[in-house]
Amino acid sequence: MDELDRAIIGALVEDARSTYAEIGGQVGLSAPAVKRRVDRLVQTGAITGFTARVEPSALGWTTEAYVELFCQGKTSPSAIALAVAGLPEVVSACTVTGEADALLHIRATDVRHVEQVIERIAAEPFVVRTKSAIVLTRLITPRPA
Amino acid sequence: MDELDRAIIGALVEDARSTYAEIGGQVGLSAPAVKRRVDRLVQTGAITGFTARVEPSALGWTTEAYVELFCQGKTSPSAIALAVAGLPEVVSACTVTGEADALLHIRATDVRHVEQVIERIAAEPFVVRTKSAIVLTRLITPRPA
DNA sequence: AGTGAAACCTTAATGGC
DNA sequence: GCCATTAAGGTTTCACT
Repeated sequence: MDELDRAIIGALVEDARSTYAEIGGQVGLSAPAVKRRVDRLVQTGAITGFTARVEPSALGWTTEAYVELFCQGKTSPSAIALAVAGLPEVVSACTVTGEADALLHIRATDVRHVEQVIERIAAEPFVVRTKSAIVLTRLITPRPA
Repeated sequence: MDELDRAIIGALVEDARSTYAEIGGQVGLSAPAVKRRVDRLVQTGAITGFTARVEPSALGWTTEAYVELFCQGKTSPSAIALAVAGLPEVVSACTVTGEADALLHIRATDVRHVEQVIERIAAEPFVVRTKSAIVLTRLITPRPA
């Protein structure tokens, strides 16, 4: 993992459909050399895949929210993971330090939809209470890496 | 934007390097038909690009945090955007309802690094105080769409 | 309008240097 | 890591529904 690898990753994050020759031109390598490095980066797990960047509003997901979860003391992270894994609206979830035990990122069609998802999560027996913040305006769009 | 478009987008989110023929096999269309729809989806902005999914830890970004920003009453969203746009550690930022004015998602090399970034943000004149939560374990990895 | 099939052209993938 | 060859996928055009 050297400076060239980071440059190649940067190019792929910018546009995953770039040809190996194009990337090679940017970083100063030939196409086969780039391919070997990309294969190695995928093999070692530095690159976990290639995905399309989608405009959520185009699919009708116009509302997003962040929800803090306050759980019972004995609640395990895996229990929380299990509870939210089935909900497609939960885009991201993690346990955190501080007052809250977990923080969820939710994408939904509208505020009413957000409310429904929160209700379903709050129905979990280990959830003591939730505290949510609806996103007003996005300043920086979430970017990979 | 019909059910076929959504299926194609789903396939591309799964793997942006799928061939048009492979996607066609999944959704029941020929390769050229898939390409035409993909081109249209890119043209209309439903698909904003293709990117590599990167494992942050492979690049040394092992620590992430969420930071709530409490600002002065007269602070505009654009002022916050301007202040954080220059920081590469800020992966995502948005204004939210509730007590806090904005919520930032930060990726850094370690806890000390997170602290430095927060200090820089707190130094902005419009920032009254910050409240941060360090991520302990990630339950659901942020996914596009 | 949108699709399916075929021709053409570009790019990916391999082996050798 | 670079160069050349072979195979595969992308791109365009045309006929059809």
